Amino acid sequence: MASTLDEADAAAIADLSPRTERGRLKADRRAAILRAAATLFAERGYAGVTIEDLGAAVGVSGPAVYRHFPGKAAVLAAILQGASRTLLDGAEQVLDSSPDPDHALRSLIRFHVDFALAEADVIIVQDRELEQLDRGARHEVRSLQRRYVEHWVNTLSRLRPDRAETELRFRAHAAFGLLNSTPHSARIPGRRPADGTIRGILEEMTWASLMS
Amino acid sequence: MASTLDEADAAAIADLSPRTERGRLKADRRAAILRAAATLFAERGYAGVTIEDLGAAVGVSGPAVYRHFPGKAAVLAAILQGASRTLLDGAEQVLDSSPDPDHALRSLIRFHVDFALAEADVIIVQDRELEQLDRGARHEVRSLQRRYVEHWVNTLSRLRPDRAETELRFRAHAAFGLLNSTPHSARIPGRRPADGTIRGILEEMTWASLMS
DNA sequence: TCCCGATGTTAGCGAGCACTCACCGACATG
DNA sequence: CATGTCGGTGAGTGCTCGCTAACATCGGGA
Repeated sequence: MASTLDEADAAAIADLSPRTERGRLKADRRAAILRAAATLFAERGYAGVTIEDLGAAVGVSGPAVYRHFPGKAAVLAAILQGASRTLLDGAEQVLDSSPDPDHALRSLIRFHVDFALAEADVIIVQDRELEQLDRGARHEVRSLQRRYVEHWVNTLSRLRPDRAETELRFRAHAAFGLLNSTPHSARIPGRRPADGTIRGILEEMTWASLMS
Repeated sequence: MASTLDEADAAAIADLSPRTERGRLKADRRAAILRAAATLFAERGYAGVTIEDLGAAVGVSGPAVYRHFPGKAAVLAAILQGASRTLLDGAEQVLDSSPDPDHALRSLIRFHVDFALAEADVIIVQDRELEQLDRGARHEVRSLQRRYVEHWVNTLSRLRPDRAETELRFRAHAAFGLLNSTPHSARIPGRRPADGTIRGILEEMTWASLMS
């Protein structure tokens, strides 16, 4: 908790140097807890999951989780920080390799669709449980998200310089609502198009809504 | 709890006949609790609000809430059932007075935008806390929502008979994600366009995404 | 006016849960 | 091989919170 900056950094460094057997196991377990937690939080909500559940999901029981995270809130923080980091890094990489704004926007959309479909649990938790974080972690996640949005706004601004940035920012948020709807409707077990088809429809709808 | 059908009906009937002073006060208080609960649930999540909070928000304290609702879950159920009822009734009224599919879809969009902007709290709770309901209430809300979606799908199907209903249903869900994004981004206190402008942009984006 | 039922209060119960503690076995390092 | 560290366990601990109980107050129909 607290600022969780040192915490996250230390963990990241630890993850990057698992030269010993013990260290590798620890890194694996930490990752397993995060994956399981994302699924459980998405299914039952942050408050509906106990520390006991978190441990049980990876085969240990209860207080063992505290060997990997200082508390329940830190697990949520790690999930949300990881997600917003991944999105931001991905967007910057996409923009670096885009020759023109048209290609950039298309790539941003494709990248976001891929992430939403691959990490549906994380998307749901990100939408839903941001305000459960303490001030420090919430600020950090929000800051990462804001930078991600600004990349979209800048790209849109180059395509439609006639429009106010305020409107483009609003449109970007609406587009995220559209893109992030898939994980939610996926939970409702209605019949739905094949995965490849979904990708195409989502990209088409998002482009049309942004450029309309 | 249980099926909450008799519960809701009895309350609705009670609300419709407040001929005595006491009855009027009771109806008012019930409504006040529901409004306050929607706001609080939207801000802190269902689990983050206590019965004490609910009472305090309307000037009574704690267990007095049990004079109006059999339990915390019943408050949430009343909010969600009310919302899905309102949406379904509104959609059917809109469709009854629409001469052609084009006008119908435009009116559906406008109606949904109005609801999302007017009842932002309820939209957030609806998106977020459906799975907190017990089986009976959840089934009822889902059934109402399904009928609402089918009105959209039928309207879309008349405009684009070339498309599979599965695809149209998926598109409708994505459009709801777009429309319901506004209450979420409204919580983030960024500068945003004036309310009238928002309406136009949302309608434009939704139409474009559905018909693209 | 009288009395019943409805609406409120405060006190308290019981369950659930995040988190701590004392301890244990195993792995890695000198 | 000895030893310190580390990841794990089971048994608690204290707090929060939904809900109930017992009692006060008051509006309104007879």
